[in-house]
Amino acid sequence: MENGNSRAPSCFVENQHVSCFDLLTEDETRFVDANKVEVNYKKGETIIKQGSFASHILFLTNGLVKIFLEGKPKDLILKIVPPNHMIGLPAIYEGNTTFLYSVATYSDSTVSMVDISIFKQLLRTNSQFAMKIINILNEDTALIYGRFFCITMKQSHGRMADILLCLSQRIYKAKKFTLNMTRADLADLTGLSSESVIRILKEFKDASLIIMDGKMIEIVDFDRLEKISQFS
Amino acid sequence: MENGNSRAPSCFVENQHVSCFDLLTEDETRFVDANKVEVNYKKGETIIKQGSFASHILFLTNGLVKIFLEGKPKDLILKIVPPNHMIGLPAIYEGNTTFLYSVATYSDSTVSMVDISIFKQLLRTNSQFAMKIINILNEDTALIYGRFFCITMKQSHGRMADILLCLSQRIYKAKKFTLNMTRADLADLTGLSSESVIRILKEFKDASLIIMDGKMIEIVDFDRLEKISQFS
DNA sequence: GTTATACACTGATATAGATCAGTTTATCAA
DNA sequence: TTGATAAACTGATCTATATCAGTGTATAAC
Repeated sequence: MENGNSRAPSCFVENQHVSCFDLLTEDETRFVDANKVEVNYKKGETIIKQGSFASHILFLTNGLVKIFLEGKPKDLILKIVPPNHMIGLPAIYEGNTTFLYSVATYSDSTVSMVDISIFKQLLRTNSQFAMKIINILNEDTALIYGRFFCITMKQSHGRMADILLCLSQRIYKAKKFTLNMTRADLADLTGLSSESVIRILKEFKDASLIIMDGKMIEIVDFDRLEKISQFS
Repeated sequence: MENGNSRAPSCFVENQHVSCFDLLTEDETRFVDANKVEVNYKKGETIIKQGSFASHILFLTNGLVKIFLEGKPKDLILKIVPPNHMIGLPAIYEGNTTFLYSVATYSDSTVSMVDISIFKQLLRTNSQFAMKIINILNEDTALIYGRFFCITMKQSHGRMADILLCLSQRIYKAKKFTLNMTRADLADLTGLSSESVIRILKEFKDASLIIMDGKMIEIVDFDRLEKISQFS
């Protein structure tokens, strides 16, 4: 049985957000489809700028993006988002008209955009749909809590182990994967300096926790990484 | 006009959560009232234990509580909650049956408890109500994002300034207030050591940013505190 | 009123991880 | 193929803040 206090790693496999649209009626689906646009973004492009007018709710159909709060001198990455997830839902609240965060791509990505007023209308009229959105929001909240804990309470090795497990389990969904980001991106993601990231990755490699060759990483010892994630 | 990038302080005056119950029909209100219990807690008591079975949604009618993730050696305080706010909403998601966080009181408190299955039923049948809950969840998310940013990106003086502004604006809703918590509690809240809290409070006092006598604190220079919160 | 305990406060020291100042190795364009 | 730029990597130093080891001061308990 799972321990309720356990937080290693700070992420878990989420439900696919696509299924929330399954709860719409035929009419509603037609309505959404008629008011939907697909947009392609290149690697490194900004999709949403924090503080800008929140006109649409996005759905990532392809690619990989980061969601972050802008700060000087460094940004805070709230989470990274793989395909089939909604983006921008937290902007839906009364009195607010702007996006809480920025969104940028790690790789070429495609998003589907639905007008926010149409989205709100669906929420008001279809309570099954609203219930599903509450589900998604709360699942996201759990994810952010985990990251908050990870970055504030764990030290460098624990954070590095955590992010490696997240990348393997939630993002690339494979034991062996090729990063489409730099060491500096990993540094942003862990809240460490890129020098520290490089040093710790080397230590993990020397200790046979991972195999690493440039951008290719393979997790060898999940158990020990999880222990490191939990206790340091 | 407000700058979308501004995050000082990490909190803002929220809507009162009580109003979500105004959206219920007479029948629904009777139903909720019939299935509601009031419970009193003493200072320092635990109301919710992280990982325990999430049987109820709570509403804080009186007192002051902290919501936190348990960790060794230290807990992470997600937020502190003044009266007229809902507690436990993020536990509402499919497949989850446990509370994501622990809740404990700073002072004697009273909570009203509604069975979670009754709450979920209201969400499924009353979409106005569901919409309001989405509002509350998203407002909360904005608050947590702000705290996440504060604790990970600001240094000690900025964090201290931030928490003082939060306490004044969101919690005590007064320029001058008497803390019902210790310096160690402030340390938990800022993610600093109690020694650092004490030193920084003294510096703020010496710089005439605040007046302080034991647990009484009066904010004297909001503007400079806000600048410190933003830039250090 | 006296003892005990928790809290507030202070100065000295330790340390995790950042920053700096490079070198080496990729990557990409012409 | 060459030159230019970005990324990866390494060792030395620095610094913000924790930790330690106390002293003083409330508050509560008897």
